Order: sequence, then structure tokens, then C-alpha cells
Amino acid sequence: MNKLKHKVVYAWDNKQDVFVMYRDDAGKKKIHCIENFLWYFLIKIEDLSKLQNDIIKSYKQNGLILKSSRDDTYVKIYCDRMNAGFYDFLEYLKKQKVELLEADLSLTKRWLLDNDVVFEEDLKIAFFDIETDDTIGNIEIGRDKILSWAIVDTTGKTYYDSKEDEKELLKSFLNVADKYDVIVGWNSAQFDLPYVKARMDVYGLRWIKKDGVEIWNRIQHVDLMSRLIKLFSPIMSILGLQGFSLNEVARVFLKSSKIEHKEKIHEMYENNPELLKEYNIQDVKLLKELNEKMSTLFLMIKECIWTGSFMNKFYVGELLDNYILREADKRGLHLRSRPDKIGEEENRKNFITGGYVQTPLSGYYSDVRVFDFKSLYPTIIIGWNIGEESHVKEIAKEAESEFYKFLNERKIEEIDFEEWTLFLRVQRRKFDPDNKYYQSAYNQFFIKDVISVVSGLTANLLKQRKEFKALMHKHKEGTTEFANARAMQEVVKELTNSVYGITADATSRYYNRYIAKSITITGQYLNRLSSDLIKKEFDLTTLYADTDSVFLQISEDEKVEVVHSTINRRLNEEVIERFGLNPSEDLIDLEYEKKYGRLILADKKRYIGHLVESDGKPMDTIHSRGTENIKKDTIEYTRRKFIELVSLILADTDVEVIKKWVKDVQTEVYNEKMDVKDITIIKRLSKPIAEYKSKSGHVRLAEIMLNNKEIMDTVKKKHSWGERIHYIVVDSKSKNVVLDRDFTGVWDKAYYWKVQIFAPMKRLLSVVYPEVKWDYYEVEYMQNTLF
DNA sequence: GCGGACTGCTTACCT
DNA sequence: ACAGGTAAGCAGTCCGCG
Repeated sequence: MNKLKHKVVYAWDNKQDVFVMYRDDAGKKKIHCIENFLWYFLIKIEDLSKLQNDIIKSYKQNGLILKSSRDDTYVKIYCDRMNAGFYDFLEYLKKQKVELLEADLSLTKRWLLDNDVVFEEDLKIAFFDIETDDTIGNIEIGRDKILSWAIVDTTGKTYYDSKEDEKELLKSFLNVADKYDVIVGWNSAQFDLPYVKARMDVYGLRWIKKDGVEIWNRIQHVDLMSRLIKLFSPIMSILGLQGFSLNEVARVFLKSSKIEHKEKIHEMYENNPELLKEYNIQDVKLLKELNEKMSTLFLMIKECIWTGSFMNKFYVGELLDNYILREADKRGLHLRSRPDKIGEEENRKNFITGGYVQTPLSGYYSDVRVFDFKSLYPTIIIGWNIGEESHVKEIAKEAESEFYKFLNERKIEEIDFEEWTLFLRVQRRKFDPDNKYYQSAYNQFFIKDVISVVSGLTANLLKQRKEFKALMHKHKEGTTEFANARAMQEVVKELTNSVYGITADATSRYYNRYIAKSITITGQYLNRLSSDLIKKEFDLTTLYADTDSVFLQISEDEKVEVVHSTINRRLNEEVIERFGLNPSEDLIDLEYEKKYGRLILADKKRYIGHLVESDGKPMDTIHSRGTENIKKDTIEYTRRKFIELVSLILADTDVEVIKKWVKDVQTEVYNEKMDVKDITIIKRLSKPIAEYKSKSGHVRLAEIMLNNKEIMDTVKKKHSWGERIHYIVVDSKSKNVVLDRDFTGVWDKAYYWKVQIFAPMKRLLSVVYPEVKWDYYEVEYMQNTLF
């Protein structure tokens, strides 16, 4: 095969030929076509004996198997994937218990792995948006005409078309889009792209060719909204971001907005074409500006180059898969195929244990310090050399069943820590008398001397991250070098954090319950070990712990560093002693992260307090996790009063004053006229209405709205979430709820007080003032007391 | 018909 | 279309209750 001299912009296949796009020296798109690409998968050489000669022969005769080759470890089987018997053949192999390797790879992926290609970094990008005829009203993909489109590229070059002949309009869109490598839209995976596709099908335009390939197929697509949702949905409240409409995102990040218009799109099209043009172009300009502001695509491109992926398949699982396949390939290793539907179901039957969540010593504390394990799961993957190749499979099942025998129906968190330690010690003597392995807390064993692909990769990623961080500090903020280093640091971080995820993902080729559980359960053990050591060394009791965090009460600042260094030293000593870890390693680091001057520890995953220090920087803010003030289904009134109450508590207000305050709030709820906004409950739909087994208030209301065609049903797709239903409880006993717009002024005050307002407060109050009988305030308010 | 005890479903969160 | 753990509230069911 002649090696491609140019950098690859994009590649795809039609199950027969592979098309590789690059740009020539003049910058023109060119296609390199590998006709009848010889695709293959592999099996292990020891599985060869499981095959029956006559059957293989018949597959050869009918042209399915084209040829085969072997080395010491693997047999490559070259096949015609278009052959009707292809899937039969795979089924036959599975029935013979032959493990298929890399049989799920597309022709493109196979070609990219086997040819040492360089990915093009300088991609030409354009932002696009379409406007469609909205005369009818409801959105239905492809039903009505496309009225206009706008495109702007990264240099600011702008295109717009609104000609009446839709076929010509689409042609011009296609021609402009094809000047670029990637087109970027907003919610375009759900709207613009399928819409254009559907309308092009009306005129058969999707099959127009240029240089021998369909133009439509040679343009990559990115939905900027999906990416920003992934990046920012966890921190929406911090950003003050209400949602992911283009207008809202532009408001928060750009302090800009879409063009306002009162007319419908079709009215603008007919009566005010200039405004439509302005509107359409403004949208793509917002996309361009958003990207400039956040370097989103720049980062994505970096990630693609790094892992060997294309922009239009930008999922963490896919990126990591490409990366690991490449790394394995460099070592001459071939990996098993992704599970089929049956294998996936099998995988799902196993429940992977997660992180350790200690039942908190609920209470009101001062000087609470939070410590965090730095990159806990990556640390474990590296320290224990966890991975497929290092895993000692011969004893895996027996050692696992020993673990479950030991658990004896108990939950892991119920196990006495000393007992667990003792069990592991006995097991280690039994399974690893020669000390050749690392033992995980799940009683699985990993060979010491051959570094696994996943472990080596994770170590490499952590090392890279350190280097990029150092590089960042070497350069000034605002320079290209700084931006690059920061981008790469983020890329590496995202990948590192996802390595554990793919070992527990039932659909991934890296799924392995022994491995996934070894990681999480060792994490549980380390967390408990740290508490154990802290108790022994300093007689400090851990107040709370969740996965990789540990909460301790330490008043003196000087003591914090002592605790930190002592515990880290002891942790590393203990893992060497208990699990046979490499003595030179000094991996585990329980970092000091933040301090609460005061902390109300309410329950698991629910706490709120006065944050006074974080990452070495002084702070002065109320910080909470899981409590009602940050939950989106909390009514506004409660949100406000809750924070007010917390402020009173944190300010050492006398309990009698607080009791009076509670009573006053109750009086207000029962007697004052409330703003609808204050008592509106907002709940989001998560799936199509028909799929609900249990129909709570918001679902019943949504059902009616759906029947009236006021809302669209929820689509069961990634990143497309359902409508938020705003409603008010009129009478809780009879389950009477109304939409906020239909509110008549009648609402169930007793219900609101008891459930929506007082309950969250009571949970805090009974933790802070356990001696007070707060139930008293729950009872119905008597407007006219006898006294 | 209504409530308590219980289970399962649903939402939204934490790491 | 990378994971599991958890609280809280409601729906639905069973059952008792002259």
C-alpha cells in the first residue's frame, strides 16, 4: 500500500472502499480512495483448533474469507464484509467459543490503525444555521421548506442565501459547506442537520458527487451545543446559566443575544427579508464568537489529533478507544471486539460496586477540613498495575468467590475494617506465596513485572498532565503557548478521568468486572484506611467521607500540614506492606483541599456551611452540596428562606430567635398573598410520556399539554431532555395540580408548608438543635389561636 | 373511603 | 454513545377498619 504523504482531514468508508480526504499543496480537497480495502479481524492462534476445516473451506469458496495470515500469536482473517454470510460466520466463531479480536472495527478504523497516518490539525471550520417555514407551527423534521441558510467561517467570511427555489438553495448550501472540513451548528445534530438531509432527499441532492464521492458525506459535522452541555451543565448554577438555548448561552458567555423579532420566520421571509437575513447571520456569528471565547473547537481538534479520532465522532469512549487501540497496536497487541447485544446484556447483569460513602456523623461543626485523594482511580490503576494483560485470570474466579464468601451477604461498608484487612492478608498468602503480584482490595491479583496497556497509558497521561501544567506556568496567561498548554492539560485530564469509566461500561471492549471492581473497591479500602490511620495517629474521627474525600475537624492550621504529611507517609507505607506495592512508588496523595469555618453535616451527600478556604485561597461564602437551595425542583420561596435560615444559624443566632423566625415564616405562608413564581414547582420530563409507569403531577400535566400539542414529547436521545413543567399543587390529597399559567390563587398551604418549605428547614434544624422538638412547627397553623 | 406500611418509580443531586 | 451511590417525594398496592 502506498503511504499517504498528506495529513488526513477525514476518512470514511462504504463497507467496501475506504475514502481518505486530504488537502493538496494548494489547499484543495482531495480524495484518496482505497478500492476494495482488504479488511480483516483476528483470532488467537490457540483458537485455531476450534475451527472445522470443511466449514472454513465453504466460507472460502463462497468468497467470504479472502485470505489469512498468522504470526506467533494471532491469525488475521481477511473478509469481504459485503458478503451475505459475514454475520453468520461471526456467529459460527462465537459458537465455537473463539474470541473475536477487533471484529467490530470499521474499514476506516482498520485502515487508520494499520497506516501510520498524521491527522490534519489545521481544519477549515464554518458555522451554519438554517431557517425553515414555521407557518404550521410545530417542528417536524423535514416537513416544511427551508427558507434560508447562513454560514460564517472562522475568518469572518459570511454567506447567506434565501432564494425561493429550495433545490437551488440547498445546492448553494452544499457548495459553500464543501469549502470547509467541518460545519458547526447549534443543536444541529437534532435539528439543522437532519432537516437539511431530509429536504435534500426530496430532490435527491444527497447523492450528488464531486471527485467521485458524495459531497454530503465528505463534510464533518459538530454540534456545538452538545459539547457545551457536556462542558458546562455541571456548573450551570455557578455560571448563572439557565439553559442551553443559543440566546441564553450567548447572554452568559458573550453578553450578547439573538436578533429580536416579533414576526414569525415566514412573515419575515415575506415582508422583511432584511431582518431575516440579519437574524440568520447573527445566529452563526454568535456561534463563531462563542467558539472564539471558549476555544471549544481548538480543544476538540487537539483531542482528535492526540487520540486519532475525527470531529464527528467526538465521544470520550470513542476517543479513548482510538487511543488505546493505537497504543496496543504499537506493542503488537490486538484487543477483543466490543460485546454484541448478548454480551452487553451479560455485562449488565453484573453490578459494579462504586465509591465508599460513609454514614456521616450528622451535626453542626466548626473548623471542618476536607481532604481529597488526588486522582484516586488513576492512582490505583497505576499503583496496582491494573489491566487486562496483567490480571491473573487463572485464580480470578476463585479469588472473587472467596471475597463474596467473606462478605457473606453483608454490604462492603458494613464490614469491619480490621476483618477486611485480615481477610486480604490470608488470601494473599494463599494465592500469592511468592509475592509476584499486587493484590487489590477486591482480592484480585495483578502481575508486577509487565506493565498493562491501561496502566501504562494512565501513567503516561498523568505524566503528560504534569508537564503541561508546568508548561502553563512557564508562560504568561494570554499567550498562545499558555492557551495551548492549558488546552492540552484539559484534554489529558478528561481522558485520564475516563479510563476507569470504560472498564465499567457494558458496551465497551474494555469492560471487565474484575478490573472495574478492583479499582472501586480498592478506592473504598484506601478511603477507610485513611480514616483508620487518622484515628490511630491523631485520635481524630472522620466525620464524613465520599469516594475520594475525607472530612475532619481540625482547629489549628499548623496541625493540618502535620496530618497531611503523616497520613500520606503512612498510607504509602501501608499499601506497600498490605498489597505488595512497589516501595519506590509514592503515589497516593490525600491532599488538603478546603476548610469550612462552620459546617452543617445533614446527611450523606447533603451538607452546607461557611467556606473560608479553598485550594489555599481565602474564601468567604456559603457553600452547599445536595441541599434544597441548589436543587432545581425547589420552589423559589424555599430557596430564599433556606439560605436565610442558614445565614441565621451560621451567625450564631439564639435558638429562641430562630424559633420565632420559623413561626414568622409559617405565618407568612399561611396569611400573606404569595407570588405565583414563589410557589411554582418545576420538574423536568426525562422520557416519552408513554414510558412512564408512575404518573406524578408534572407527568399528568404534560400528558394534557402533549394532547393539546402545546409541547413536544421527549425524544429518547443523547442530550435531548424534555420540557420543564411549571405547576402548582392545589390540593395534595386529591392530587390536584395546575400549570402555573392556570393558577387561580388556590393552593394547598398545609402541603406547601409541611413538604415544600418546612421539611428542608427541619432537616437542618434538627441537626443543629437536636434538643428542640421541631415537629411542633409542622402541625397546621392556627390562624386564630385561643390565646 | 382513608390511613399506614410498604415497594417501586422518578428526579435531581454527589463524587 | 464513560461510572455508581444517595435522598426525598410521590404513585400505587395491600390491608385494616363495623
